Amino acid sequence: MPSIKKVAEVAGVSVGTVSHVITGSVPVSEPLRVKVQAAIRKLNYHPNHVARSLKTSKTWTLGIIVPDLTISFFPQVISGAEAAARARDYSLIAVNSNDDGERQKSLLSLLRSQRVEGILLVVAAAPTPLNQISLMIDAGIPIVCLDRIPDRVPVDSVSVEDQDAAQLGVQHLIEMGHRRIVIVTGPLALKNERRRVQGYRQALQGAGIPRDESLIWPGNLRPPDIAAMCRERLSVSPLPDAVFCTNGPTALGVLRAFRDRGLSTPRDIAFATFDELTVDDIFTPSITTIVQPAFDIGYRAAQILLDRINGPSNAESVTLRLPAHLEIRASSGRR
Amino acid sequence: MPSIKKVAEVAGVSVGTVSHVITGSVPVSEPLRVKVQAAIRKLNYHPNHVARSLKTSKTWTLGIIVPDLTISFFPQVISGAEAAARARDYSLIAVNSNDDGERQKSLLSLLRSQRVEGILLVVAAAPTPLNQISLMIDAGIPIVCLDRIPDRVPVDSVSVEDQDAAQLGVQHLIEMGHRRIVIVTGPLALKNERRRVQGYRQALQGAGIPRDESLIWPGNLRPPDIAAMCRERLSVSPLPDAVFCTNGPTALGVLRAFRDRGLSTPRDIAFATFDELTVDDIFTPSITTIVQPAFDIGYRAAQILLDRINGPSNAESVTLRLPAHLEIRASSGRR
DNA sequence: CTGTTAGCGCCTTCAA
DNA sequence: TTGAAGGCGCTAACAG
Repeated sequence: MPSIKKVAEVAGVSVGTVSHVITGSVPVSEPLRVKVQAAIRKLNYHPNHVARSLKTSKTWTLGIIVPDLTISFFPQVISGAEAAARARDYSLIAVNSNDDGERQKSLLSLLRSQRVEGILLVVAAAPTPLNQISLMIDAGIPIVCLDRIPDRVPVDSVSVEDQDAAQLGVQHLIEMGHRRIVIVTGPLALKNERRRVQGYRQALQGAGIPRDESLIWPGNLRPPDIAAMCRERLSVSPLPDAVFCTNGPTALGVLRAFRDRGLSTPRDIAFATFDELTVDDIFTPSITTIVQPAFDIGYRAAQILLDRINGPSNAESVTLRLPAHLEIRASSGRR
Repeated sequence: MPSIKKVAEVAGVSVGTVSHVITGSVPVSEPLRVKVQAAIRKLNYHPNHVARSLKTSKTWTLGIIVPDLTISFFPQVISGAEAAARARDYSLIAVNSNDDGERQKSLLSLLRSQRVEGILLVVAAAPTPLNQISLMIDAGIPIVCLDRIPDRVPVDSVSVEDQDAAQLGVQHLIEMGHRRIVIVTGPLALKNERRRVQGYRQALQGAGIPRDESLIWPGNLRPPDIAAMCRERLSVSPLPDAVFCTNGPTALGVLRAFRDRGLSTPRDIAFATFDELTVDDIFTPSITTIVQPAFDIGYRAAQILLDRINGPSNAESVTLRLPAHLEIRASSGRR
């Protein structure tokens, strides 16, 4: 792999001149520039970003950590983030934490060692030590949290209008004639999960349905655990009329429990959820879904991150909420 | 961001010793090691991979280029590749080409500048100049092609048992009573697309259905273009009994044409395809699908790549084919 | 075992 | 406008 030195040699100029041609930071006379470019082509030279980064301490790279690449929501987020990054000449390195707190920690460390200039983070299911995030930010590596917003950490965040969106979904279930509606959630330590529960409550209240805390089933975002919990709770009658999930992994768990219990939607029980699921799971009837603007969430988050990277570090933390919409399909129907 | 020098200073040792502690390449006495580790923790030191890479010319990084992150097949591939990479302490940087040949070219250049040690490539729809690939390989950056296998380039590749899989799908359609079966494909310049057509032919032949070349509709992998083509061809009667697609983007295009023409599956026309689609598209009836082992494809491809990186460069090129299976759902049913 | 030192490839003053 | 030289942070000899 040729270096700048080789290029200089072939072009018959100094390395400085070659560098000037490449960066364009210093004017170079026409004839020399032509010679240099010829040499570059001839050698098929590609500037070594590693060396450049070391010198300039600019890596032009962002990191994004998501819990799972196979829940269609996250790849879409990544797409959006990548688009925003690219628009500003940044690259994106995407890694997944498998919703494992330890792994998230080591990934943060890895990204830091790679000297990414900022990180987009969807926190792992496990309780994220708050200071994992604060430490990074203090070290000068800005972080923007997406989708799942940790509590009590003053960090930039982008998510959906959680409360409105949940309310929308639950209202729809109510309109379809369901009254005993279970909500299965992620950890209530996450701000946005709590807001979604809030939306659920509001919908019930608006319909004059009395509150029943036993219908709120908090989970840990791990499909197998969720499935186990639901299998158990769904084995005692009477069944609820409907189940509403606040996120994709949870929905996956619930649907598995339905399958294991031989329940079909909407015949035996109605169903609606946040987030599209991949089709390669078990359900045949199409699923009523709250669709988040996943691409935009990624896009906007990356923009905020880039602004912070290239702006003052003392700016107020930004909280952005985007609207979601309801996609009505079969699973939520009347029985 | 503290450097190794700072750590040495705080620990009261030389930079060499710190380096030895970190890399473990040279034994260090207990007391010094403890002091160094304390200093590392105290400073929250993270080794600068950029500098390390410059020195060692090992980046421990792989690149993967896919045409689209929102077709669920690709994120799964990426997941697999990431898992295999991580198992060998490699990171993966994932970028998408939007199926744009130019962009693919610049991404290859980018990855090369980033000094990734190898590249997993799903070639873009546009005709990939063969030498784009050969040039990289000649420059010592191994490439493994996934899913779409370009013609006449001796390159490692991992894909599915294309012919068998296609045959399986078409046989199923035949068993469901369909005889005039259209196959919509990607560019036939891709080896595996041709093999899929081959499987289609074989299935027809096995059923004694006469060959009709006008039922083979090659496309360019771009959903909008495919949709336009199908809208046109599906407006002349008689309609075919069924449509079979050789890949996800194509299927998306075909389904849009169905929608635009008011055709529903399987009532008006039966349908089956390679690749799961995301649910956020237009179809309500579930879709019969040839499911590729996407995760495994990524995983195995990364393994092959890593073997090549760390092995002799003159080895024979590897061609790996994994079996796919048929997931029968509603869209392929009898009318 | 521990310390010293020479670069890895590049950019960026600074002089000429 | 061009060239020379220092140094980014680290590792890997090598010398002590």
